[in-house]
Amino acid sequence: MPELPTQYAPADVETRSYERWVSAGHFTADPGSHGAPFSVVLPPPNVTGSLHIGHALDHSIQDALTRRARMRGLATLWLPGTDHAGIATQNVVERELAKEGLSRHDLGREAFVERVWQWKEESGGRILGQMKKLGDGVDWSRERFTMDPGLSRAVQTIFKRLFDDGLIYRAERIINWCPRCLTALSDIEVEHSEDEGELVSIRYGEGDASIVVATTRAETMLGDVAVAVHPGDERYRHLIGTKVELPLTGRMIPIVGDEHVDPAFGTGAVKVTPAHDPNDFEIARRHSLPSLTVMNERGVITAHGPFEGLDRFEARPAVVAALRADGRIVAEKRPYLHSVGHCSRCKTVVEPRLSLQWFVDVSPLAKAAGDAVRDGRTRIHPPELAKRYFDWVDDMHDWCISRQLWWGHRIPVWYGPEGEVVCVGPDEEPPAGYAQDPDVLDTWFSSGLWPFSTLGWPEQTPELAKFYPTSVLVTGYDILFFWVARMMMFGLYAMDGQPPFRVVALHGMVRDQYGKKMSKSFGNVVDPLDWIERYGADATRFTLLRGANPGSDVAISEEWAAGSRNFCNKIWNATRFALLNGATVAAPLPDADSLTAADRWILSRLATVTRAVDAAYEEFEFAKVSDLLYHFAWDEVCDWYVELAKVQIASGHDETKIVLGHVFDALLRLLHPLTPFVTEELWRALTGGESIMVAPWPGADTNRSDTAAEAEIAAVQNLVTEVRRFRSDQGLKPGQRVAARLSLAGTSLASHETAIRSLLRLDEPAETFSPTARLTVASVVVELDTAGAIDVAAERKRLEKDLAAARKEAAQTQAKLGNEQFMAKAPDDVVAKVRGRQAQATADIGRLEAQLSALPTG
RNA sequence: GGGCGCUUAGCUCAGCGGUAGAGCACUCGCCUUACAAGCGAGGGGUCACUGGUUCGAACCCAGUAGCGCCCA
Repeated sequence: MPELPTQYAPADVETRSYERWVSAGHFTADPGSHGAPFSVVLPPPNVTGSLHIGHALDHSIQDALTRRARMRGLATLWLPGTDHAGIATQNVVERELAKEGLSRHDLGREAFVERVWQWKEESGGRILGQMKKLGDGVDWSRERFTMDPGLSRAVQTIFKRLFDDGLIYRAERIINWCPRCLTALSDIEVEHSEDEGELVSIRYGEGDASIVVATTRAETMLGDVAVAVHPGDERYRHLIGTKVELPLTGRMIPIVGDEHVDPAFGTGAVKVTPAHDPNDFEIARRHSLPSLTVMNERGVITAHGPFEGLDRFEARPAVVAALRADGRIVAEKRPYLHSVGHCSRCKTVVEPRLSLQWFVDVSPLAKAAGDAVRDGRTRIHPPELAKRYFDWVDDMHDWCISRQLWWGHRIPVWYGPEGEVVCVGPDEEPPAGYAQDPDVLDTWFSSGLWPFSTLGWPEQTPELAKFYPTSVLVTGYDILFFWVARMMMFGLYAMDGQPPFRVVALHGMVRDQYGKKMSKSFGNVVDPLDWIERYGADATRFTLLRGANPGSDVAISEEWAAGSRNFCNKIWNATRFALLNGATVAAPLPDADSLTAADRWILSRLATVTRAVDAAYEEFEFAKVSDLLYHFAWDEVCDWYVELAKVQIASGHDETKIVLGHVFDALLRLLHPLTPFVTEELWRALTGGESIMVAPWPGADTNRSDTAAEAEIAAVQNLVTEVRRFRSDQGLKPGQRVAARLSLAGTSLASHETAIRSLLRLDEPAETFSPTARLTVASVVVELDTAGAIDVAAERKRLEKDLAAARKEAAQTQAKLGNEQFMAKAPDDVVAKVRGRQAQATADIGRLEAQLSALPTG
């Protein structure tokens, strides 16, 4: 047996264990296994990314679930991988090129894509290595990347299928455009924030025929083609059908009546800029108005005139100034707080832009995605969050999937010389002379296939047959509609109505110790790798899991990480104690009748805790799992059982060594999914086994439930705690031995005298024993020779405090028992309980009063 | 503007009809032979507010206030 140091040193253990697990193939799934399947796909991190604390939480949960599933004998798969992150990755490589003074256009498409692949091979997926430090038990043999050949084939297959079903179409629409990334974005890639801008009211036309409109984007007036008012608006009804002059341009534009204009908002009149605003685009469509594009893809004004060539943000004040000079400005509000969309990748202000793009008609797909949750084929956990999901899928806009990028899956559509459009499937050849669409697909299009493309779809692989639908998807509630809804749509569509997961288990965001969001600018970001280095991977994981209640945010701090490290160290030393004291796991557990009450008590508690842990896992209550095991391990096993076991072992009760071994074996296995490294190291030392990973998950042995033993040990704990309190109040040093006489005969505590004396450092009374203090706990009288004067004041204070509490309790219970309504309506067990409390309080009052009056006066 | 959630000890959170809990922080005493990353003892809360239901409310209902998140 190796000597264990007195402190747990995580760094020594972690790398060694992880490598052993991988080389032993413990993480490798076997689709041929007879066990019931348990499968999880890792939400693929961005290939450019590195491990942040949110990943650490997400992964800790998945690792806990899959480690436990393996121990339970299930055929377990946890599949890792990364996504190609179109915009982000292209940006990274473009920045590299910029350092060389090059743009992607200098290289050309083919060379650029080659360069991105090169970057990916050399620098991408750093996070995968970092996951190993956290202990993620993923099946590395099945690692996937969204641009792998197989996954690309899946993309092309589903595109073709959707296209043929008429669910993919190309249309000219207003889309979100990033003038920096030079690509379309989907709605969910736009982040809205309340920003300071301006609201300018502009008078169009002259005299009675004039009308005032307000805008936050004055420069877009150059592209106005109409003014719209509500048809029922008395103020403007007479103007509908007339024309006004658009300032600065001299163009005459019509005033139209449109039901969608809100007469109560602003002046009740809105300018209509169809090429640069989605609502205006709709108005224009209803009134057959033309679209006038006045800005290019970089946000530069292209309208002929003095503003041509100005950036949109330069053009805005210039246009306002010109309007002011022309006497057109009626009102200006500045700053004006309003919602502004930003590119989620580069934070540039998004510009609505009219362009020809590819879309998915989501209506049938989104309905199916909603129905799968409504009818319970997929369960969202916690259920409160299902409403958010429904709100999203039941009102989803068509999804813009084309991106004007080079890095990604190129749209498999080819155009013929006469404008023919052909969608090309995986094994098909485009007709000669046709040219492929230059755009690529949204990254979410391929990550939406993740739960089945990674298992080999569209091929009918053993993996797909065994592991789809996956058991649970673990992710943050923030991407419930981003990504979960997309996987649901595609999974149901591709897999004949089988949803991609049985359960979606949502967790929250990781926050700092004050519940504040972590942000670089605020400086409160925790780097999980830093914690792993300083506190260990287990402590990092345990800190996160201990705060993880379903769907709610997790607050963490340095102190808590230290606390978790301390817990790991506690387990370490407790197991060391067991080892040093001959704990054995080889022998069968003795029958109850050859065990002490302490042995039977801890086995009873183990059964209860094991069952509670299982129940908590079913509800993804990781905080509860962690808390249960923390308190069982520390407060019961370490603080009491180990102390009692010392006495029993010293007295030659060898069965205790078996119980000790049994309890630690089970405890380590229960803890393993949460803290894999320290438990592996200890379990190997304790049992000599190969790996705790392949040890069975402990069953709750309810045959060992023993309420009598629990009551007996509770009485011991009560007595010991009371006497310790007395000792503490009297200023007796913990180590100081005191002679005492205990009246245990005839009580259930009689057999525990040795243990009680040991825990309390009480010596047997000598011939000359002369007690200086006397206290009673329940029915036990303890007389002590404190070898000095008793601190009467301290003792009186103590007793008076207890007496006050007992009197209060007596009064409260008496009030209840004297209440006829209560006696008539409260259930019997509640009444009995109150009676019990009443009796206890009355007895305590008598005892305490007696002790008080026995105190020497003065 | 619409929707959802939260408000319990100094901080972060459990508890969700029958004696207010945990971790950390705090106070006091201890190197007691597994562990000072520790041991023992202790202090600390009109459970946001106002009404209602109930024998009984932190918990259920209604309203108020404050905070947060999502969507528009």
